[in-house]
Amino acid sequence: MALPPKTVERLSQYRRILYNNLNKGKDNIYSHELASQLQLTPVQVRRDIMLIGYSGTQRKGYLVEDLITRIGKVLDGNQKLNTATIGIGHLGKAIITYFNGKRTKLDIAAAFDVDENKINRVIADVKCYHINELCNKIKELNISIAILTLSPEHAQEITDKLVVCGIKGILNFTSVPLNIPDNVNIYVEDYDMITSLEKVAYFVNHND
Amino acid sequence: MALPPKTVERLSQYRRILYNNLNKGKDNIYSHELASQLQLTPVQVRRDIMLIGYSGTQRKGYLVEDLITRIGKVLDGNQKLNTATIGIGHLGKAIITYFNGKRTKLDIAAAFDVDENKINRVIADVKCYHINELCNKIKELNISIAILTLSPEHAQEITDKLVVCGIKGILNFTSVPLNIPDNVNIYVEDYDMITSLEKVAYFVNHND
DNA sequence: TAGATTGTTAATCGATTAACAATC
DNA sequence: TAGATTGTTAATCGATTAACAATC
Repeated sequence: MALPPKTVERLSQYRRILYNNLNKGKDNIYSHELASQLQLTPVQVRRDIMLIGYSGTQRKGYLVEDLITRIGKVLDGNQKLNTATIGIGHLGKAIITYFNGKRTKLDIAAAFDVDENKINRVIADVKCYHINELCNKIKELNISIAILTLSPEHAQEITDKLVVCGIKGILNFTSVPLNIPDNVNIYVEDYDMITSLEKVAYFVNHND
Repeated sequence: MALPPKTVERLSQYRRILYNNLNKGKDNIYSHELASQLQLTPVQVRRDIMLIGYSGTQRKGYLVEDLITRIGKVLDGNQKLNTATIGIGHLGKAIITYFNGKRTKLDIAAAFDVDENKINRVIADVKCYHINELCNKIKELNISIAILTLSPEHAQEITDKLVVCGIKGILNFTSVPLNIPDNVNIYVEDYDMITSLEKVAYFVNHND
């Protein structure tokens, strides 16, 4: 039923590139153009687009606007999802500000921190609440995705709370593997900058 | 010759978990313990460790310190690599501060920005230089890896400079696919937060 | 028509997991 | 010895790519 994870990732990238091209006044695009702009193969692009049931034409390739719409239907689904950023350090701020510039159906509806000084501050239109209000606000604002940008020490503790509050997805930047009970169905995506950097270092040392 | 990319990523994670365990006074560890702490399978852990040529014992599993040392030899290589962060917004600061807390052979040796106000400031022991000095400092400080945390509009322009300056690896957070000439051998790792978030949203909408 | 393109299946490649021998 | 573990090959699974028919 669900698309392959890698295809989902690429669809997100196609959409961004398609918007770029749309802004440049391009209204149709070939698979090889999309491919070269993302450093993929044209076949892969066509296959991904096939998987979401969109069709181009042999003469003009894909219609940029239509394809954007189609990808939107697939990625965003019907309901707009609300997200919350937990931990308002540099990384949390980076995500909030970065995010609000971009066009997407996702919305950062709230931010949370323990630091009293940050409470009620507004960063790029997002209001910061005290972590004690986590559950209340998640329910009140209908938040289904949490972005964890807090310090590693509190990652598991907050995750436990999120599970209880009924969160549906977590984007975890804390570099701590999170423990989620088996009986709940939460999608977790982990990202660790140190791992990425160590990977670059390894392949720099092994570039033959 | 080189290890599979996925194995490299996991080795980085094993190392962190191993340090955690070492700090708790654990001096040996079983594959199933490592696996459960990272939510992997014990076989996968054993296979990865096999690939780096380390051996445990059936009685006591792996020696934590020895394994850390072995992973270090593999990931870090012989030479310590220097890195530079380019673009000192929230994300750049996040990386610099986050990074300096962690133990690793990698070193952030310099930061760069265009903003005159940031020049010569020191963030978590890292000095900020003007982007005009990019090439000079890369050579002077023997920097081989660049971390791109600048705005998307300047990503390609700076990349072109980095290529000329002889950079070896790039960790690209700008969400712009970078164009690198074919005749140079630069390892590029891309990461895009929006894509990750959209992926979480997709699988939240498709969690059956 | 010739050339360029899309759509799709089959083949290949890479990564994970199952199975199991060896051993403490 | 019985039980738990490691090390490793073979099988499986998933993702990419090659090949090619269809068509504008």
